[in-house]
Amino acid sequence: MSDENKCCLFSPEDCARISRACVAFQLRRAARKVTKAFDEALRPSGLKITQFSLLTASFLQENQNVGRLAELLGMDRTTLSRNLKLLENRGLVKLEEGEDRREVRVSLTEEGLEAMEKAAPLWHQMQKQIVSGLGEFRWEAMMSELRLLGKALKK
Amino acid sequence: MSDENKCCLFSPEDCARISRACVAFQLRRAARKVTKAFDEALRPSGLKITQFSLLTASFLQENQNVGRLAELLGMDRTTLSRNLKLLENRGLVKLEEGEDRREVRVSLTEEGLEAMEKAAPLWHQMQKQIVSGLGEFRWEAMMSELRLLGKALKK
DNA sequence: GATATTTAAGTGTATATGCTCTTATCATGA
DNA sequence: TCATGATAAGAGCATATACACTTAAATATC
Repeated sequence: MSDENKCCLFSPEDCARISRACVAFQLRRAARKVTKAFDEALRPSGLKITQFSLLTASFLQENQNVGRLAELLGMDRTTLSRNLKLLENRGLVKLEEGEDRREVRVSLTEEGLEAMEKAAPLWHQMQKQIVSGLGEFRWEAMMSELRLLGKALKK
Repeated sequence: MSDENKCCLFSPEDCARISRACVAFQLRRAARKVTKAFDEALRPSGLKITQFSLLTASFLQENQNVGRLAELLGMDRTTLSRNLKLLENRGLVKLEEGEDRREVRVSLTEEGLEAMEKAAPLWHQMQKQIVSGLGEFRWEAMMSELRLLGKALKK
C-alpha cells in the first residue's frame, strides 16, 4: 500500500481509537474469552456454555415454543432452531408439535436435566472465579450495563 | 419430565438466578445484539462489523503475522486465518509469505482501505448512537470493565 | 366456505468460532 | 550435516450465528 493512501481518511491514530472504542469489537472479544473459559471449565460435563444456557432456558421456560424462546434469549429464531436440533439429537431436549401445529414446543428430557446438573457446579466455580477476578462491585455494574445495552437496542 | 426430577438439584428459581447471573450468557447476548446493530448499519458498505474490525486491525498492525495478530485480537489463530482468507478472496487484504517462510504477513490492499473508509462513517454513527443510548459515563465504565475482564482471563 | 393474509418454523447459504491433528520450516545441538 | 525439538500456519471437524426465502398452518375477510 502506498504512502499517500495511508493518509486518505484516517491516520493510524484514528484507527487505533476506532479499535479501542468499538463497542462491538470489545464485546465480541470479551465474549470470546469468557466463552472459552466456561467451555474449558464445563468440558468434563460434555456441555459447552451455550448448550448449558439453552438447557437452563428450556428448564425455566418449560414447554415454550421456539419463537418465543428465541425472543427471550435475544437470538435469531433460526439459530435457536438449529442449536436445539443438536441438543435433540443428543437426547437432551424434546421437540414436539404444539396444539397450534405450526409451533414447536421445547422441553428438557431426563438426560438433559442430568447433564445440566452435572454442569452446574462447574459453571458455578468459573462464575465465582470471574466475578471475584473482576470484583463484586464491577461485576454488578457490568451486568447492569449489559442489560441496559440490550434494552437500548431493543427496537 | 416428572415432578420429582424437577427438584433434584435446583429449583426454577435457582435456574433463573443462573441465567440472570451468567457472565457468558449476558456477554454473548449483548454481543449478538450489538453485532446485529452494527451489521445493519454497515450494510451499505458491504462489510460486516467483524470484517471492519479485521481491516482496521490489519491497517494498524501493517505487515504483522497471523499468529501475533490473533493474539492481539484475542481470537483463535485458526479463526483469524480463515476470516482473513475470506477478505483475501474479496481482494481486501494481501497475505504474503514472510521472510521466515512459515509466517504469513497481512496487509491491506487499496480496495481494503477504500472499503474501510466507506464503512467508517457508518460505524461512527452507530457507535455514537449506542454510546449516547447507554450514556457516556456508563459506556466508559463498561469499556473499562470489559478490558479488565479480558486481563483477568489472560492466562 | 373459499380466498387472502398472517404467523411459526424450516432450508439454503454464508460467516464466525475454536479444538485437534498435521505439515512445513526454522533453530539447535551432537 | 543430520537428527531433534520448537514454532507458524493449515486442514478436518463441529458448533454458533443470522439473513433471505420457503412451507405449512391458523386466522381473517369477503
